[in-house]
Amino acid sequence: MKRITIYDVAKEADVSLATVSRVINDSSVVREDTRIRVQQAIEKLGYKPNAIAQGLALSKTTTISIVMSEKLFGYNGKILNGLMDVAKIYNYNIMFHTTSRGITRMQDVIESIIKTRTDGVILFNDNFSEDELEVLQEYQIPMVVVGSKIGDTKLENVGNTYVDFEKMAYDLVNSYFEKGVEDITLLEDRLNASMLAELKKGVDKAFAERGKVFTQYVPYDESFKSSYVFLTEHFKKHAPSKLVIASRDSQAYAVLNACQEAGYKIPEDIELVCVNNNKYLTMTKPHISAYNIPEYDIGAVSMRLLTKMLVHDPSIKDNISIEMGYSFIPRGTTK
Amino acid sequence: MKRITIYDVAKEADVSLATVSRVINDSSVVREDTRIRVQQAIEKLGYKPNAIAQGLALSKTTTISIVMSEKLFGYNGKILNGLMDVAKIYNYNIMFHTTSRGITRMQDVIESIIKTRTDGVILFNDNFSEDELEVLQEYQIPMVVVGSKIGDTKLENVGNTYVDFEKMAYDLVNSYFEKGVEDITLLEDRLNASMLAELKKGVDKAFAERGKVFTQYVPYDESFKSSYVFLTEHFKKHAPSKLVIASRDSQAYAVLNACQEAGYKIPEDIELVCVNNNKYLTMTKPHISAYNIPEYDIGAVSMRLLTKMLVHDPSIKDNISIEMGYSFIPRGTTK
DNA sequence: CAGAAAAATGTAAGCGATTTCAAAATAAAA
DNA sequence: TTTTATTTTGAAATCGCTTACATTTTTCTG
Repeated sequence: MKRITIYDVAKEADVSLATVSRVINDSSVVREDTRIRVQQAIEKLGYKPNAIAQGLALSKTTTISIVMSEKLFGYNGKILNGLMDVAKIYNYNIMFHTTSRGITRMQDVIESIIKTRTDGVILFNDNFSEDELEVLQEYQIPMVVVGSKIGDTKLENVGNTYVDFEKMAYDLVNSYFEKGVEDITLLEDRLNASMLAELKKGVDKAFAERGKVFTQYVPYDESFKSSYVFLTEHFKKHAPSKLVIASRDSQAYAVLNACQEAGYKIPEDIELVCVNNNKYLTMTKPHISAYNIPEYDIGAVSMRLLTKMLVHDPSIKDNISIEMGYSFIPRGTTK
Repeated sequence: MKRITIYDVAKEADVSLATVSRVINDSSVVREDTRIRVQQAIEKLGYKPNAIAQGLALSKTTTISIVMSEKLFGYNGKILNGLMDVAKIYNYNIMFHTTSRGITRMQDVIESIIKTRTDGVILFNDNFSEDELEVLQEYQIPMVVVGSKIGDTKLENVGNTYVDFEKMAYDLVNSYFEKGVEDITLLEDRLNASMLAELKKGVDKAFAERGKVFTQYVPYDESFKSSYVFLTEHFKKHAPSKLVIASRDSQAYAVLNACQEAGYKIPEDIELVCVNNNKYLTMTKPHISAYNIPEYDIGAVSMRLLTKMLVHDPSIKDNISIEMGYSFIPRGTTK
């Protein structure tokens, strides 16, 4: 089965390939009647331009790579939706890469990004190291890092969309200080280390400003099947504090269930806030208070930013960072 | 910044491009000392073969497209993990496509699959129509459909991995018949229509064999924010039956919560089984009994099958279907 | 209606690899 | 040491498209 090429179309329409190419890319120079003739030939033969050949000719693949850690997979659905929708609008194809501890190292991913001559990359911020990314610089592949803030960097051509988790935690803790509550716990989350680091910074800062040291940081051992099991056990032994900050739904569940078993009342004795809103938080009794993060928008904005970088939009100079807002949704676990 | 091409390497190593190409593809013909010389040149220049050019020359992109419905996103994380891991092993790149009601129609996806000359496709079974897929046939792009069973098809070159949901439902219902329970409800799930259709077939069949007609099929209105809210309300009004089969975690939660509010005891008065196991089912009280589906394996097996089809493995003739097992995990919501 | 200007089309050179076939280098045989 | 067989290498065509530049066609002017 011979595949239809631009040459076949040219012959069918009795023009040169150049002309066919022009109508494909709707160049304005071609005359209306020949455009129609070519269009019909394309239709008739069912011709579909070969993006690979185009890519080679143009040194441009209209393809964007998304890189995320395998474990974050189920959690970033909405961000992905935002990314995909905007990519679709601008007609970009998406290459998908995952990193995982054992099988796929970041380096391999970078390697294949380069080999496939991807135009740009969206990278989920998960403790990557700058050194690994340097190769991308050599190839001048623009990148936007999504999730949490990246600090100063020597890298060029990198955008960033983030939620200010540090501020979120800082404000939250302060608001409880003002209510006279100082007994506060933050739960570790291995799934999203960079987010957690920001949260912790915020909490530490708030404590430091009051001349206190924050200590109630509950880590959990990864050998446990899930943080849920671990935390539930933990809180049966150690009474939780007045305010518990969870970073994920399962942690919030754990706190809720452990407290109920231990006979603590929520929110009377203990208040609970989850840093990531999702539907599961409204399936408990009481519903769990949470911060809502505009996930879809994060995806959409990130991709839009990248597309601008790709066409060297004049409004994009230097590395640009976009802060995404968030809102608190009070529910049954806070007073 | 000029990118390094095979030509640069050739000059550096003082050989022709042909030779460089040979060492890249470890052709056995090249002599050891020149191989080393070329290798060094590659190293020195940091040369990375251009996959696009290779793709053009070979009519082969070593790229596989994954197509799934946007809404299924968060639910298929583990399958995706399996797919990605195996793709990595065989060095395939992944193009990712989502379909969604408004923005992205299947046809557009197919169009870009063809344009990008993807070697094969993994399609999540979600009520696609055969007609849409016919174009892929013309281009002889192999495909494996994952999720649920596809019936007879005139399509060629399509593999299938599935869980026999029909049998699952059939056996489940029968086992309750044997215990004397005939009052059974199945909850609709719009998220995974093809799975639900299979389940319903199984239930219907079991009822039909006993000369009964199955009626307790609870649909839900999509205008509701989530099935959870709807079902919770529903069950406050209509008492659930002796056995409720939920197809998703949130549905199971709804049943559990509604029953608790209405004063029914689980599992004494009502038993509850969820068709898809996940971690959330062990965060309730009682834990929810469920069928465990080998999601990771489904992904891995599907991708492996596709890779075999791509190299025309002789063990693959005609369309091949692989049934994946499942197991029941009894927990607190069944007696 | 000739000549100039503008618009439309075609020619041919890339883009960066692979691969066939011929030529050169090396090894084996006489 | 020739001659012949075998390995290695290189030259050049090819994959399917874009585009600068040349050429042809059309439109406009006077």
